[in-house]
Amino acid sequence: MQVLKDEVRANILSAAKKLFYEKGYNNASIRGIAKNSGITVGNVYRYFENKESVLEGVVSPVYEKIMDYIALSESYIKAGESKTFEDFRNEINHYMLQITKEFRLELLILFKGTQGTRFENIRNELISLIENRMYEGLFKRVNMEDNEAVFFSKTVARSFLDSLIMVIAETDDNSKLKKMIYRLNDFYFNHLNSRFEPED
Amino acid sequence: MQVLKDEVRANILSAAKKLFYEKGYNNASIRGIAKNSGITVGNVYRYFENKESVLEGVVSPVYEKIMDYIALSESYIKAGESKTFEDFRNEINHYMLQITKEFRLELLILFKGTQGTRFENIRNELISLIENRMYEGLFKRVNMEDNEAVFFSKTVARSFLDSLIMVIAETDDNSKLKKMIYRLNDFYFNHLNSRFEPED
Amino acid sequence: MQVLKDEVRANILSAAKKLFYEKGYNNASIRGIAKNSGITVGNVYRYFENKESVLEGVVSPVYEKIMDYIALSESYIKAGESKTFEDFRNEINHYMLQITKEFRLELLILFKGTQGTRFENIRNELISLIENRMYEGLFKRVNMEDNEAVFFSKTVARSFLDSLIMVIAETDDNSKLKKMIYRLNDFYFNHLNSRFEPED
Amino acid sequence: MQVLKDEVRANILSAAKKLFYEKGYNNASIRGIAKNSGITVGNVYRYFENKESVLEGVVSPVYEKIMDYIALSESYIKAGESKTFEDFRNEINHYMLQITKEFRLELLILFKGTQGTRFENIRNELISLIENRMYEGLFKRVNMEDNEAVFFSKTVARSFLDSLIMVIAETDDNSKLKKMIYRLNDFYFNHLNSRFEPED
DNA sequence: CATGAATGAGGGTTCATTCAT
DNA sequence: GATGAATGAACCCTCATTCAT
Repeated sequence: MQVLKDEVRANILSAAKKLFYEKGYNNASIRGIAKNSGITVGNVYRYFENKESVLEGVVSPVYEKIMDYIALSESYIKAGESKTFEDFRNEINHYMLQITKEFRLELLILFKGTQGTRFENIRNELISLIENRMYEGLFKRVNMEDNEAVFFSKTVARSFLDSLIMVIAETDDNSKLKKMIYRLNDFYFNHLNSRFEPED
Repeated sequence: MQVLKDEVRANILSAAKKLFYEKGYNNASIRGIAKNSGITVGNVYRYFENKESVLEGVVSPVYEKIMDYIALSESYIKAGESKTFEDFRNEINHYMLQITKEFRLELLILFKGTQGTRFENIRNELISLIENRMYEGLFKRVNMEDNEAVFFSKTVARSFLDSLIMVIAETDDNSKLKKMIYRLNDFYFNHLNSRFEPED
Repeated sequence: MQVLKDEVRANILSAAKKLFYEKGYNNASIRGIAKNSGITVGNVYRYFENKESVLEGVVSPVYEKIMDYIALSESYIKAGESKTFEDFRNEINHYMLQITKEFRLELLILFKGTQGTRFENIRNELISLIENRMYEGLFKRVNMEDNEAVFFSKTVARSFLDSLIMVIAETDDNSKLKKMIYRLNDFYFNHLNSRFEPED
Repeated sequence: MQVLKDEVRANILSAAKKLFYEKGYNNASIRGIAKNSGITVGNVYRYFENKESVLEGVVSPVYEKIMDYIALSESYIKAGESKTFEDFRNEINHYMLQITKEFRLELLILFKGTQGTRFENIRNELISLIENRMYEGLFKRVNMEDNEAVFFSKTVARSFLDSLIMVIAETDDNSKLKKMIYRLNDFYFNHLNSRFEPED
């Protein structure tokens, strides 16, 4: 039975997605991916140059989306269309939700299972974006020294993103997920100023 | 040139610490550790029974401390000495700070690089502890459905702990670190109730 | 140059047979087997799960045959079909001869070179079988104390089996082998009673 | 505490004897021998050139005795003092018993635990001696073709010797041992001629 | 296009032997 | 004389990658 090229490729990616998610990139083997794709080891290499390329195949849709989003978001800034941070976080929440609907596993692999690969970076880039927005939109105005605000923006940005990812990882019901993301936002950003004021 | 036993052991642990931190336990090799220690592979096995023992050598000081802390903290609960959550968080902040002063890298390895080893669940145990305290001391009282509160406690507990770890990972100046930890606590816990109230 | 799978497998088994025979299981190495098979170490593991599996591949045909024989022979006993010892020894001689025709070296490996593996006790099981038959069919009736008879049965059983194996090991001419086995039987069992009577 | 050279040497040999007996030569380690001797690994090499020398040290007393015996026995033959086979077997039984009293473990190591070493041979040499005597004293006269007699002598010689060794290995009570050796002799040699005569 | 056998480098580990102290 | 740390070669085994078919 002749199998169309695209279908084989899709099978490989599907098997790889499953295994990368379950075991992480390093502990998933090409053998296992081939077996789960119903093809042979050698044939994997007709579709992908090497193991890292398979990872790229799995993860690049999300990767591209996120890179696009980052680029778009940065272009806004350069254009001076400075939205409020609230706009921004609505935007990013919305975005992550969209991506999750389509690419839940890929997203989790990208953020949690790519240690030691060149995809480690994307998490940092996204964090960097959020961090800048947080600084400009939130922490610069807060009762805090500037260098602290910078560092704090970074920390909270990471923490916020990781929380998002955690919630996504543990929630497969999308309506529940949406609710939890709202909660997270409330938790992270409501009444921010007053948190850093001296208590009564 | 003959080297004293303790020095060699220290060299091995030092090299292992570096490599475990950079690559994680699984991707660090005994051969690499040996090379970085300036000794041969076989000699590593004079000092450590096997690879997992090397990890243990690196990580067990922190591991023990944290286990002790968890046990102590749980004994308080059983004894009915229910402190406020504020007491608890002061306690854990203090504790993590103490550990960090002595064992910064070790802590990071323990929490991020011990996948697949017997050390991997200490992070979850600590999260579990924090989570319970958060639920009892914070989220149960908040304007939120109970099952949400449970899930949220877990999410925030993880996020808080990871934030702590992140801050620790990136701050080697201890006075700055202390300040950042206060900030984190303000950020995470001040005015919690009002965050979940309907906005004006 | 590509080789057919079965041929490679056969090569491995052949090389392993040679080396296990010459050095015993423990002192034969996978490297050596690979080299003697004209392939690489890694490739051995495409055909056999591990070293013990290679041994199994070499030895299991004989192993199974002997296990079958033991089971069969014991089932006779349980069924109460008590044959004479002479029947029994004709049977076992016949059996060993058959096996030897097909699996001479394998038999020798099984009985002499499997120390520390799961195959090592088949020799003892077979000895145990022979021993019981000898006791019941021969030495119980002889002019000898019972505990001596028990011990002696064991000793002679071993000795007889080892003699068989020795003869097999050194004789590749099957007709000569047959004759020698008859001789062995005469030597071991003819006029048994009179041997233990006080001499004139 | 200063230890005399001879005592250390004796300790090494004693430990080695124990371990070679329990595990065989290959599976006993120099480390283990050193530990059981109460000295260090390196020091073993001041007393013995290498591992095989340690084996030699353990085994050579028996080795020498047996070689002497072989030489003596062969000198008798050359001198034409042809004793009967019965004399010979009394002699060798006596001899083995003597050796066993002093060197039971060493004997068993020599005959069963030296696979792959240069001491494998001694068993064959002793067999060769017995074999010649058996041929001259027994089987040449028996109703058997000559080439058969030759081969048979060898087989029975081995078998007899191994039986002796087995009995020695399993009997630590010397009086019982003596009795069993008599039994063995009866079994092996009494009424030999009649065994090969056509049965009635 | 596809196969899957084969490679080769690397993984953890052991141990006889050497040598600076 | 004695120590025991250190060496280095070998062990079994795995896996990403290649290549003859």
